[in-house]
Amino acid sequence: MKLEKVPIYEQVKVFIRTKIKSGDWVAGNPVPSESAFMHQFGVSRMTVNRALRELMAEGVVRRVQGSGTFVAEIDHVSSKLEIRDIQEEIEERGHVHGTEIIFAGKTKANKALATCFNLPAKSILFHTIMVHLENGVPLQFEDRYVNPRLAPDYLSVDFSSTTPTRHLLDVVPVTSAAYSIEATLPNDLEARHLKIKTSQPCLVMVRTTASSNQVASLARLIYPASRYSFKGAFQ
Amino acid sequence: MKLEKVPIYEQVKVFIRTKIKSGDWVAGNPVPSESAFMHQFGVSRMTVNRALRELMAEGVVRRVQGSGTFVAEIDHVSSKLEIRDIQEEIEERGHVHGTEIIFAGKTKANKALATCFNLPAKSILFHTIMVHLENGVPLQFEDRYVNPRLAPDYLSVDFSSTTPTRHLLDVVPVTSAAYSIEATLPNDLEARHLKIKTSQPCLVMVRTTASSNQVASLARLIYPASRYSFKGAFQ
DNA sequence: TAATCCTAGTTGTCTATACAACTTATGTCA
DNA sequence: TGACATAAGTTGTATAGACAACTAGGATTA
Repeated sequence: MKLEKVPIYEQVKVFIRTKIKSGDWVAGNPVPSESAFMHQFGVSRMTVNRALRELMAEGVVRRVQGSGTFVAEIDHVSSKLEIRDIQEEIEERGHVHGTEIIFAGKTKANKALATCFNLPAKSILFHTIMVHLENGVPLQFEDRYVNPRLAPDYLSVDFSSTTPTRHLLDVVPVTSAAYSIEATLPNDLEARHLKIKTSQPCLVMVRTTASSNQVASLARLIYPASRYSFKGAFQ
Repeated sequence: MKLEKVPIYEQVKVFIRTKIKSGDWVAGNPVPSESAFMHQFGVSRMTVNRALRELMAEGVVRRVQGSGTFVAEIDHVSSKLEIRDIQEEIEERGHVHGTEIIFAGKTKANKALATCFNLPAKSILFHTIMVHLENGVPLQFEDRYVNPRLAPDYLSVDFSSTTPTRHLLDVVPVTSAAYSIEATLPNDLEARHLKIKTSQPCLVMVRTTASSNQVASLARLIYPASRYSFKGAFQ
């Protein structure tokens, strides 16, 4: 039995994230000041400062010198264009991730899908459709096809506790990936599950991941433009 | 002229990044210890510690307690979203590039613009609006603000033969850039010049480029979704 | 009324110190 | 030789204090 010592600054971070998750502290509202935490926890200001500074880097809070610290408004920021698990991304922001499964089963590949996966026509593919929610708000509509030869256990995964991306990253070593970012209007099904109108534009990422020259997965990820954007930086 | 004070921990970070970039310090090899930096820079260990801790969070170095700090092996994935000149991109496809100037002049920065450029309110900025055509078809609506201090000749450029991106790349050495990719519906002006309906979704790239901590340009580039998407790949 | 100054409160940075936890190499002993 | 102990060096965390930079609101003044 390993006794894990959790650093104080980490405890403070957890405390704040919990308050935000529970809804006690609302987006845009101020968080207690550093000196308030200092007295509340009986720790030094530097320790509190580190906790808040790291939470800012994670996008959980916003800090303004001279003014205070505030719960960050939800401005879904995708830090880099790496292959990220939406669940990790949401939880890193201190928010709650939820999943709503719409479909999970097998399907025969049509011609376009077959060529994409480099498989003979009418091959069997796994197919899942689900919605990912952040604090109960639909953030991503995920329509995914998976190659059964590379991830045979895909359909037996409990998607209420883990995500397709997570499972695939664990099971299949991704060696390459290709993506395309597009804009579109959602169809009826997508709009209904994203709880938006079909006239509201969406960002789409179409992504294929491959492992040693075999295509493992083709995903079409649809985000309401009002709730999400891809951000990044170069140097 | 604003005298920018760069914090010490930031200077240390820049120093280390430069050493790595230049090839002096190679991936996997150890970096000097905290106490070494401490004496070299004549600063406290906490300051060095912060610099190294942040570099680790950025994936630049790897730290092992009790052992040391090392240059990270895996250089983080640079997204393929490079700063490209639309003209080059079009001509690379063997097509004809054309420009339609809508506006070119000076404007007073409002508060949002001023903070974005790190300039006092109501500063003068250059402002251009134009459309780029591929074989006569509108491909990109470009709405751009430029910092006159960094590109004083911007307005005298002949934009029928060269593009703003081209000119800025020639005149201002870009040291960093930040972008955001969004989806939107065009407003009336944009739709009219892109020759689409206001109900047709568009991809938007908002990009700021900076040169030595001064923001040089803020561009909002709007593409009809039906004619454009961002593509890329990792390995 | 409008502009200005001032002040309390807040965050940003930095120091000097301390101890804990871990790694690595070396030396010691059986 | 092999197991173990030790010591030096390194990173991880935490403290108390200090000053700088900035914000927002109230008080004062023209």
